[in-house]
Amino acid sequence: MKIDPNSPADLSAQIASAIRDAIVTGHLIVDERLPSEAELAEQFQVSRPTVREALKRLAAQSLIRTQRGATGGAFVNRLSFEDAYCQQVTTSTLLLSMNAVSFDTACEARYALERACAPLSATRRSADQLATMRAEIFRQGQPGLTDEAFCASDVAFHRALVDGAHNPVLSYQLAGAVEAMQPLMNMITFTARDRQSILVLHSQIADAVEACDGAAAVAGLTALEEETRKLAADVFARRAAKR
Amino acid sequence: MKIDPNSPADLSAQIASAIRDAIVTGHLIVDERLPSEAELAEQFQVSRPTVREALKRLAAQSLIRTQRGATGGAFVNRLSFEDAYCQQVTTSTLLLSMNAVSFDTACEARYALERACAPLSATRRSADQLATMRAEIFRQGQPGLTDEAFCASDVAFHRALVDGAHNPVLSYQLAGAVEAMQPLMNMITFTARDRQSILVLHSQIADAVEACDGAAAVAGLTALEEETRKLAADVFARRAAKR
DNA sequence: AGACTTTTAAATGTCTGACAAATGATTGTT
DNA sequence: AACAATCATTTGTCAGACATTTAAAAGTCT
Repeated sequence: MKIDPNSPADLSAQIASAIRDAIVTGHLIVDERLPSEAELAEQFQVSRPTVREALKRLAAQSLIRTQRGATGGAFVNRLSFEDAYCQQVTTSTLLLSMNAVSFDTACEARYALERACAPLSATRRSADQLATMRAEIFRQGQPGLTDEAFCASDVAFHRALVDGAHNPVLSYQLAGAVEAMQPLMNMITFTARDRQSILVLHSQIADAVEACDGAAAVAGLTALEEETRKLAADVFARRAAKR
Repeated sequence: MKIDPNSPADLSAQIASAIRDAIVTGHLIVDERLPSEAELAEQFQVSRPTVREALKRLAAQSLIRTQRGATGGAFVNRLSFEDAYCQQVTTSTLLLSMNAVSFDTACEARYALERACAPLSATRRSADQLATMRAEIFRQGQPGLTDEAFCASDVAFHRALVDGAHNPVLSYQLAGAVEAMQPLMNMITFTARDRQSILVLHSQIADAVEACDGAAAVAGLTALEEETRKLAADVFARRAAKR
């Protein structure tokens, strides 16, 4: 592991990069302890603050964790699905909000991906996940629910559907697509009639999943996508007309 | 934006978190300049190195960029699809390698997601993307290709297929699923016969895409998934038998 | 000998103050 | 007016110090 002191790039960035490579390539394995900050400073011929900046960069990506005390130090962190999930959601949300991604584009991606999970979920979902879907459908029918709460319940419903595939990689990937849509969905006001039609489609999907009918679940999702896009188009059209 | 000096969490982590929140919630907008390090230090009542550690954390997530000089400073960065794509690949790769995800699980997720893109790609792909697919198929048929090069070409083929959907959100999401599989695929040795059968399926998919036949493309992917899993199972069985 | 307390050492977390280097703005000169 | 020199601001880096946490080692008492 070497760095180039004459490179235009920051030393801390170079050091972080070198250590990251060592982790990705497997030269540093999970739970292995890195040298202490003082040792790293000497090894790279830089000062301790510079090493620390590099370590903080890695910590921000959950690649390492640090512990204080006598047997402390920086350890290679096992990247958990949970950690990756959170990063994924943050990144996806910012990506959508900062890049003027149209509602349709995001919606299309989300439902395309969800349809990929549906057949698996229909055959594998646990009773618990089905119950969650039913419970969220019930909640969505409650009067007096705020739009935010309705959206949150919607996310929970779809998350249960996705998790039903019992494939952690799929769940992780979908997390971004589904949750990142929430801020966009929150821009929409749902009338009672809108909610009713969404609810019907949700029930249809839940029924399909219960019957282990993947094709029907896919059909339900397709209908839901169409409904969602129509709904959003109406809202945006009304807003545009108001000006 | 306030922090709690008595919290058990690192000050730099708290500061990073506070600024991150400000960005995510839109209090800080793209290209807005943050206060200088000295000003932030005073604002949060901490020293400059502590502020710097916080800023490096944010820089590691591509949330800010820094510039030296008189009019320099830290600026809120527009998270590009390119940046997000790279992060996604790194995260997904580590996730798979560190969590003992089985080949089958990863494979299933990858092909399920790819099938989600196929119908869109069949109707929208540009001539350029179709040409890329054909070119990669040609390359895969060249004799003397190393297994690594074959895998790399495979990734390029599938990436062209995914990009054909012309949905940047989908492309970004799929990046992780497809590229993260490469290290797993590299563990496999492809015989000439294996390559031939993969090549045939790739051609089948390309033909379907050319004919705007989404269903046929999905069928091709399904067959390819089956073939890939069978291939991997054989390799693993042979390795297990050797011991 | 064993259980408890104290000490110690090692490591990260934080601070202070300083200098280097980059860079745009300002000023001065021709 | 064009160009060059200077300056001020800001990030990048360094050295050294102290605070805090933590576990192990040493010591002490029953």
